[in-house]
Amino acid sequence: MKRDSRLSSVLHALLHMAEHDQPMTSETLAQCMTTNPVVVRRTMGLLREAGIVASARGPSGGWTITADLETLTLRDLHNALGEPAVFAIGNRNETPDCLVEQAVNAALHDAFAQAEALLLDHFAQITLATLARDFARRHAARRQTTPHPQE
Amino acid sequence: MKRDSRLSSVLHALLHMAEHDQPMTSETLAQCMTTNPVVVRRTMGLLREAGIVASARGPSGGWTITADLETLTLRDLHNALGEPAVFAIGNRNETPDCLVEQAVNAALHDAFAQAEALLLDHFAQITLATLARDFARRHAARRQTTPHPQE
DNA sequence: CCGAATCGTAATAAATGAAGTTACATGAAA
DNA sequence: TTTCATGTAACTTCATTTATTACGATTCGG
Repeated sequence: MKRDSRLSSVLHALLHMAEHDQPMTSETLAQCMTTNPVVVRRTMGLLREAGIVASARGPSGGWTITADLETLTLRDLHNALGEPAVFAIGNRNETPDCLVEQAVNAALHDAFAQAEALLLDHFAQITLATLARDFARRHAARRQTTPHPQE
Repeated sequence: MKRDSRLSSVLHALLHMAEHDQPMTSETLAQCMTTNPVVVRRTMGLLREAGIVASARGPSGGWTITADLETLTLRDLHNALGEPAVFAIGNRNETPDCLVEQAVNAALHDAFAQAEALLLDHFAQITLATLARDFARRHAARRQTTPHPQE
């Protein structure tokens, strides 16, 4: 099953952007994430529509964060990406005539709905600021264990 | 995102089998589920390895349930199918060098792990017998609302 | 105004993975 | 021994995501 990694991707991009004062170009972000600039534009474009980032063209252009990291949550990003399907498991036929299949679908639907609600609630409680601090903590820990890294 | 519908499929098959006294052939099950007999064999073969069903070759052969429906749960079936990935959303890179990405992955991992645990716990509480009764209830309800269906 | 930098986006290709199909071997029953 | 049915390998089809190519539109510096 191929997984949608856009949420992971935009998080990665946003945290890098948060550390930069200047706008970052699609090209730079694409290198960070070992992907293609066009893919970056496409995905970041969705965040722009949601008012989370802004883009500027021309020299010294690129992407900047406009949202407040203290209030921006993973849930916001998930929504901005169009609330993609959370589960890789689903019903064979969503609107079956067969009563047996209807009973099966109903049971699975409940289970999936509960799990999705939990996941999205969890997402709503994680802000980008929290993640940025988590990264800072990891960064400090690494500097401690490897005193002279080549950065 | 293409969803794995094997759990839904085998549930459908098992409930039909539960209503039959005789073994059901892959051909018959395939017709029930509008799929191919080989797909049925492939999927049911996993359940056989888990001791949930048995198969017999030759005339009057086919598939029979060997497990106790009162104790067989959706979780058992999920396990028998090889515990396929539950989520359609994942990390871009599971073992990144980048500390930013590590922080992102860690946060997402927690959220997904909790939701998956909830889902699987839910699955563990739904037995096939429960589903069979649910089907019976729907069947009775339909007979009531449509007094003379052509079945 | 020119030219380089950069985003915007359409169109297309490649990659992935589930499901479906074909073909044939194996085994059981009458 | 014939027929029915599973077992399984190999291959094709189909849908979707991601990557790529190509080019147009915009912005800045000189």
